[in-house]
Amino acid sequence: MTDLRRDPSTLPGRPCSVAAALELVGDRWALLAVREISFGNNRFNQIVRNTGAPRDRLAARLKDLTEAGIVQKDDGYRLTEAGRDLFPVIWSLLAWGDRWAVTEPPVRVDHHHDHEFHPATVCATCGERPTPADLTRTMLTPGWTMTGPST
Amino acid sequence: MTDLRRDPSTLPGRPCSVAAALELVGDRWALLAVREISFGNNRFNQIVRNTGAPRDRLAARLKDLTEAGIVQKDDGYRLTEAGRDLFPVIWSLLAWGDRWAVTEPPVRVDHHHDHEFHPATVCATCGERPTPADLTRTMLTPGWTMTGPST
DNA sequence: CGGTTTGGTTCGAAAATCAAACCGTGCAAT
DNA sequence: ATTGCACGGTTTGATTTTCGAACCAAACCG
Repeated sequence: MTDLRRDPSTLPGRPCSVAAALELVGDRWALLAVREISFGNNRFNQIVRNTGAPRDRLAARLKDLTEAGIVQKDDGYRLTEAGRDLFPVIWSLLAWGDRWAVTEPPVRVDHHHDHEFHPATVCATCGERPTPADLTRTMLTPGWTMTGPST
Repeated sequence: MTDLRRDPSTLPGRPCSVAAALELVGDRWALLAVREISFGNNRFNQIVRNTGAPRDRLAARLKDLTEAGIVQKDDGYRLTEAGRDLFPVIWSLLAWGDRWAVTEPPVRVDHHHDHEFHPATVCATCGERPTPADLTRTMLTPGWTMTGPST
């Protein structure tokens, strides 16, 4: 497991943790593999079948995810802490997809204790759901502003 | 704007809104384009420069995003409601990336009212932050269980 | 021992991606 | 009227990546 964290200034375009995150998990199959492992499907053939990925692509992706410290392979594939920390990403994609990406009613329901689980993203400090108007953004990278490179 | 929502059963692998969502925004440049437009950078050349995407790829992606109803083009590119609804996805990627994908301290800080904004994903019903152990998942699709296709 | 499952790797064809050059339109100054 | 230039893409041709299918080795099962 090598540390693949990057200096954001080496990324193409704006230095940004979103871009850095997508370098690691922005591939077509990466998050689906994480989803399957989170379901307890930790065998290679299960992940192939349930994601629909080509075998060679999945083998390459699992190797990348392992090197990035998102997945570890002891007997079968398991999520590391970094991998489990992707759940909010997957939950928010699930909620968005339920609303905007599928025609059919949701095909999967999660339960939290005894009620249905639907994710909401809130401000960790005050607990409110932010609207874009409540948020102000500040770039801290020298040479970049919100509109682009200043040089 | 055509409706590109899909019947999840036509997807490769497990029918799932996460996979359906990734078909629309799982491309390498899509979420970065949405990020830039959310910053108010609504001109083609700005988005090219700030994402680092090749011009032809970005043109194709913006066309796809427009057809999917995530972006609209009046004078410049704007987010639709579906596009703004992607903010939780981008926020959770940002938080994950800050922690796991970059070496440097965060290069961007958002402020919510007068305090720093850090996203937290909670159960919309009870407000708690779920741990994976609190969650039980149920597949509703005939022919599929959590471990894979039943046939 | 033969047959099957598991976990990949290899192969060649097809498709996507890239950087760079190109193009047409509109506008502005000369 | 003409030149120059910025904007918003499109085209080009070389390179990479992806795909599905076939293949392979090791482990296990009877």
